[in-house]
Amino acid sequence: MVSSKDVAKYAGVSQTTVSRVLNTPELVKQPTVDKVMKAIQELNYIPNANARSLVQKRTNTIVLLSGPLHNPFFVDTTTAIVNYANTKGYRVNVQFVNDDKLTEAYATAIEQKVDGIILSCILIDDPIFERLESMHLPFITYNRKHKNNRHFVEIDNYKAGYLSAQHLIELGHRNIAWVSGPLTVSTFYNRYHGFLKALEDYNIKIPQQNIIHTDTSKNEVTTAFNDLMSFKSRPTAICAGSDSLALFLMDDAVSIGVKVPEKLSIIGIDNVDISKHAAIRLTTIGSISEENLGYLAIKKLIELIENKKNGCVKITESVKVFNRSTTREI
Amino acid sequence: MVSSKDVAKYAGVSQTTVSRVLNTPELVKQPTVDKVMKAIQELNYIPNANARSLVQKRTNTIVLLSGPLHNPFFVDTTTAIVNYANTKGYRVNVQFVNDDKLTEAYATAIEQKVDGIILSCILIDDPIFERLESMHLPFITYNRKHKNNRHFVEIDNYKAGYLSAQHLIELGHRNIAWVSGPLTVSTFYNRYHGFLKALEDYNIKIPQQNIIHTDTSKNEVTTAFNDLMSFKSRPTAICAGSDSLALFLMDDAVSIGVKVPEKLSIIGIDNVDISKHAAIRLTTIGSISEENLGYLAIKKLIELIENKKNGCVKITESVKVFNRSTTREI
DNA sequence: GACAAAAATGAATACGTAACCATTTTGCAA
DNA sequence: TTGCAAAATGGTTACGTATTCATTTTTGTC
Repeated sequence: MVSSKDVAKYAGVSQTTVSRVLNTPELVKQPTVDKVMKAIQELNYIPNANARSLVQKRTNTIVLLSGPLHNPFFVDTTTAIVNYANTKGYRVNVQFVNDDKLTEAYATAIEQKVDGIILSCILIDDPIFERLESMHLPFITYNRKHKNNRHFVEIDNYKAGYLSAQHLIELGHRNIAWVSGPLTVSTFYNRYHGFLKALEDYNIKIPQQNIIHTDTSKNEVTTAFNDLMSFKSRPTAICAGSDSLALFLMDDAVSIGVKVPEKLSIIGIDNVDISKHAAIRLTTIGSISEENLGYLAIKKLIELIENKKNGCVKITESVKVFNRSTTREI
Repeated sequence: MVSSKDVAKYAGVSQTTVSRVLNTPELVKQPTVDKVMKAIQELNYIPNANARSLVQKRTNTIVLLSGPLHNPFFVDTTTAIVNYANTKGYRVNVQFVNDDKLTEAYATAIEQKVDGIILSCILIDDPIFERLESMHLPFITYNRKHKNNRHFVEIDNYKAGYLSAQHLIELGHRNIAWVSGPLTVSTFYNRYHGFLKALEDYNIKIPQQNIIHTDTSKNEVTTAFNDLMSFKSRPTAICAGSDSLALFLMDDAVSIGVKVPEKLSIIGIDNVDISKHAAIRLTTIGSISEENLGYLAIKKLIELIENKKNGCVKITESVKVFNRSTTREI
């Protein structure tokens, strides 16, 4: 492997000068720059990023701990994060983590001496949060947040849950169901409580069996859907805790021939890109600005990294209904 | 930052011993191991991966140059690649590249001294191929391949194109269209020629205007679709060059109220996960083994990396029709 | 208890870069 | 020409680890 020393020898200068040519060429006379550049070309020299990171203590690398891509929300955010980071000169080390093997994921992040961490998969109560803070490494959670209420970018989940229920109520639905994910994550927790508040405000009572918290897997959602459809008084509408869940439910509905929205209204939350597609046209709740949460988060993270200030990011985007074709008056 | 030297001092041993405790503990007496581990715990020591990479000349990192995630094919492969690599202890640096800024992407791969490169985005004629080979760095292209016919994992694209046309022909279609991507990539090139061969074998002539090569963007596909639908003798079936294109076309069909498959049959190629979903049920061509191409590729890449042998991977998976619900007898 | 072989440990070094400090060269005014 | 500041360049070191080679300690055998 050809090193800057080899270049130096070949060009007849010191290694220091080679380094300067690459990093601060304005400090080097033009003829010398030319000599060195020629040597670099001819030897096909490429600087070793590891060695540079070792001495500079920055790696131009961030870690992304994302949820799985079969959830379209993470398709959108991963795309936004990776692309933005790359334009800013950062490499992105991507991992798709289940909540359980999260700790493992952090270890590699730290070993690598990455410049920052961006993650969605954090529990409200996650003990990892304090460890992250104590490391003085910039990090941001997107979508979810920790109970400590710091370092996050989210939508107004409470309001989203509220609007979701309100939308259906105002369409005349009374027998509404809630199908969502575990309450151990802030997103579902707040959406659920927003949902409940709307029911309360409109003085609507729904049977307990209409409320189902799944693990967000396709299997459990399908089971939940089939349960709901088996009730004597079937719900006429479902609030899904996320677009991903809503899409699962739409799929289940098609499977057993329940027409959406004719026989069943479904509303999601997140306004993922795919929800706009003509074949889907999912009614959903999303950020008013329509900015991708991943994009907002990575932008802030890179600011934190580059400004070296301990600024504490707390962003909650306002939400509104995106009224498309999967809900209808009863 | 606490280093192995600090641990050594704290534990009263040499830095060498600390290194040994972490890498070859069987060479160290148990009491010493305990002492050192205790020091590691108490000082909260985490080894620096950059320093290790510098001396070992391996980084446990690979670069993935993927196509964009709005193409569901890349959702499947990215998931498979990242997850498999992680279980094998490799970190994955992900980039979503447009064909044009490919060269840039390689540069960072090389700077980082990654252990290998896995990529889909290579043109048949790409000059980068020789440069990659000359670097003696393991790499594999998945999905696409270079004209040099080395280092690839693909499906039998020619056969796929053939089967795609044959399927429609045997359903009685005669006015068949071809909507696909640029012929500069092997995938579309071979699929297209397989398609043509089937028409020839069955002695079917289609008007030139039925053949459209797009840049695979939603916009161009929609334009193509609308063109096709505007012809006096509308095609009764479309062979899409990929599932991604097929899904775009289905979307366009819904938009203007053309029922699939009643009024129009559509068949894709790739058998992406999402094509199985109940709401879609796309008829498509895919690998008989149903193994994810990304998975096959990363498995081979890691073998190459770890065996250090220059084995040249050439895998072409056999294909078959997955007959679902978007094609029908005319 | 002596001795060789094996096991355990340590000292020194290399990896490739950037940064720090020292030295040489240049440019320009006196 | 001299002197002196500024510009240009070079020598040396640190970063944190694994590795190589040397040294010390332990083990087992006669």
